[in-house]
Amino acid sequence: MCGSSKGFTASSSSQCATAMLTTERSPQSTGVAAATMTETQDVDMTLWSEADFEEKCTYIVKDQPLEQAFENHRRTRAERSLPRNLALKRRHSSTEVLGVTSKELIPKGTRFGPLVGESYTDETLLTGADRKYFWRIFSKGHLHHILDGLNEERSNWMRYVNPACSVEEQNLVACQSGLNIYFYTIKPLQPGQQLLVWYCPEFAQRCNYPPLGQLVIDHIEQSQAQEKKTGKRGHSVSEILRDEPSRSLTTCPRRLDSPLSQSNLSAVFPLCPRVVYPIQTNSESIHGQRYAPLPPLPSRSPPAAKRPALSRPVPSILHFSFQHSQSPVTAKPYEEPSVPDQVHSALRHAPYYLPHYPLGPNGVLPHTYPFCSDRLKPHATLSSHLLPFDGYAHLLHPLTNRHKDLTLALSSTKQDLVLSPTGDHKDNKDLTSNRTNYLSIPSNYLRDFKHSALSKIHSDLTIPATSSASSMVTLVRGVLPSLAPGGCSPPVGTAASADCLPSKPTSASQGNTEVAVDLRKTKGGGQIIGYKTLSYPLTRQNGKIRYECNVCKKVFGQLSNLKVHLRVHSGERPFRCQTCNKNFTQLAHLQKHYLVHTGEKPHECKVCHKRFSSTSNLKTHQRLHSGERPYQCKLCPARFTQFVHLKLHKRLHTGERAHRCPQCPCAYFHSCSLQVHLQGFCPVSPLASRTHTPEELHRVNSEIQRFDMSEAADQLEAMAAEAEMDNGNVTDLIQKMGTHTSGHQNDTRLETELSLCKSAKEFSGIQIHHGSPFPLHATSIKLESGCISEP
DNA sequence: CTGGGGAGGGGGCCC
DNA sequence: GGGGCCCCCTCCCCA
Repeated sequence: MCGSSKGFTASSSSQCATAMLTTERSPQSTGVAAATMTETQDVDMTLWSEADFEEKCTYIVKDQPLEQAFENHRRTRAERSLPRNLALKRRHSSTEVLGVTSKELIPKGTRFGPLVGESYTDETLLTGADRKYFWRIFSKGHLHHILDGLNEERSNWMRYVNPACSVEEQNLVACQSGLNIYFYTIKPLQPGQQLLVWYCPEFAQRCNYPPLGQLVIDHIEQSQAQEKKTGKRGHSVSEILRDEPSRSLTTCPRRLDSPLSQSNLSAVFPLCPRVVYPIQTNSESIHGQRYAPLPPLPSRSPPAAKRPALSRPVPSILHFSFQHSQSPVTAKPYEEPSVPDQVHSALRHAPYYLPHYPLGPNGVLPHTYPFCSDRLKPHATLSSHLLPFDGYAHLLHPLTNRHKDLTLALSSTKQDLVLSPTGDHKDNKDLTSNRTNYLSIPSNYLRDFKHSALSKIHSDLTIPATSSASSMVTLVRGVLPSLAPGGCSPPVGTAASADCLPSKPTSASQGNTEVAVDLRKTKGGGQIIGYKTLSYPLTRQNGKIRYECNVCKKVFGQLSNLKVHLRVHSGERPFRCQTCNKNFTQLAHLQKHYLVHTGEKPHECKVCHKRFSSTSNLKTHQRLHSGERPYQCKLCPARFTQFVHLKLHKRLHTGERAHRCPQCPCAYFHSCSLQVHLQGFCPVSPLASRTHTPEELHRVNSEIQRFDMSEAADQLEAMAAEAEMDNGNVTDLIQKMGTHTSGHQNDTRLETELSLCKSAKEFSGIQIHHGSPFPLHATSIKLESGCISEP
């Protein structure tokens, strides 16, 4: 009954009978099947399809019935489910499970399972879900659901089985049958032998995982050869990604007898595939069913109701995702290579691709994944659980899509992250001096990436130990300078982390402001750059280009400043936070904004050690310690640490507005304000009522009121007195300033602009738009009491 | 109303 | 020239 192959015969081992105590014949176990089974003892099952296993393997080992394991109630459900012919290998003097071994000889072709776990769909997958024990179940070529073995009370013993990292040691294959996952023995299991599993080729292909075998070994050897060649130990991404607790595993081979904790060990298996990607982009089922590439889990944030906030602080994991600009960013069109060409030849034999890394047209960035015992001893364990599942699924897209995306998960270790072409740090000793972790990128890979975004990787990009999310933004942006914002979204599982990095705004992306940008080649074949990319010509002054805004006439010292400024008028906000979808005009603003999500507060008060997200806020805070109150009320001795407080305070002095309108209740602190009011904006005035609607008058007077309460009004009055300006000039000045407020969200621009007028001389130089009406724009000015009524 | 902190926006400086 | 970093200013919220 037990077959007659070498190593396992019905008569040779009494253990066989013991094994069969828990072994049944499958329903298909007919005489023919039994004959097949006998035959299978001599065949190579590594290339069997799932249907082959299902059809030809006749011995089924079921889990221990849980109700019969009541005496083991102290053990977890997963432990109690262990079949009697298997044993759990535990850490010495510990209950931690390190793996599963066979207690007796188990024949080739024996089926274990099905795998038990909690089932998730992309709808029910929680944001903070631990993805260590995820298994994918496919149906009709699409991801059907996730089977999660994390919870030991909701899973079975199969969660403890370790992954095989070579053909030689693999003795189990994982197959999907129906919506279940089974493990089949492909070799006879000797007593005491550890169960080591890998996906069957079909399953692996479906998941876009590499078929285990020589590819793995090749890559390991390749990595080691590279290390020897460079004389420098490359650090795997795992070292970068690993979290603190697992750091001690750097030199721990993942052997059963190694002192691995259960958590780490168990984390190994299901995570392996997360960083291993096959070359194949298309999968063909043995059932003749063509499996489409794994559809991504929803990259968009699920509704808030479905995304409970993480109970843990998020900064420990920063997750970035990139996408190329939706529009070409340079005159050189991006040529998407055909799929077969996307993978560099070296990579065809290197099954490990850096997850979520910049994937250039030539393929993907390889890295070493040290899940395989001591072959990768120099490398640390990969804390792949840091890799959000969604990002992982995302990587299972066809290569044609992969190169467009980059996701990088980082642990917030205190160590530096260095992207470095292996072995070449000569020029960056300062950067590399304290590094402990490198993301090793073989130079031969980089060489072939020279036309890709990766080619712009600096020889070293270092993130300081205390780097913030923004620093990461900077770093990765340095890696992918051509990436553009938009599209990507926070992966499920990273919650409110810094998710997506915007790319720099490009000429093309600045369509609003630079509609006339001409990306055609110039005569010399070069791309039009610099000020010529502006949609309007710039003038010269004293031979130098005058970087003047064609909207507000503001002049800048540098073109880049002007370009940034133009976004103020155009409304372009190219930097988008993918966590909350807020858009920003400048990358720095987005970087600062990221701190909101990460909770990071890099700036500390040296006095009280209170921390702040921005230097500005810290500075304001420090006034509390220094006693500095720079904002003084001119009408009373009150002083304030913040300007806004002074502004609010000024309202208290409403009764002291000496400049009152003779026709209406409006009163002002400053005569110039009253003058403006009387220039056709007094609502009682017949002229004003003829030329403006009541709403317009209200809006204008509100603005005058606001201006009157500003320091700018003080300055204006002082300067007006100095320049002996007449009323008309004041009005025009206000008009001018008011025009500038057009399109702004707040009216404080009026004050700001006025405050820029440092002298009466500047005043006189301002262009007056005589023809322009008073700003009756629909700004979002928060209306205060338009006029101050008489007390 | 005051006071403190959080966050966003504009712009200058410098690499 | 482009872009990153930083500063300053401002508003909003809340105790």
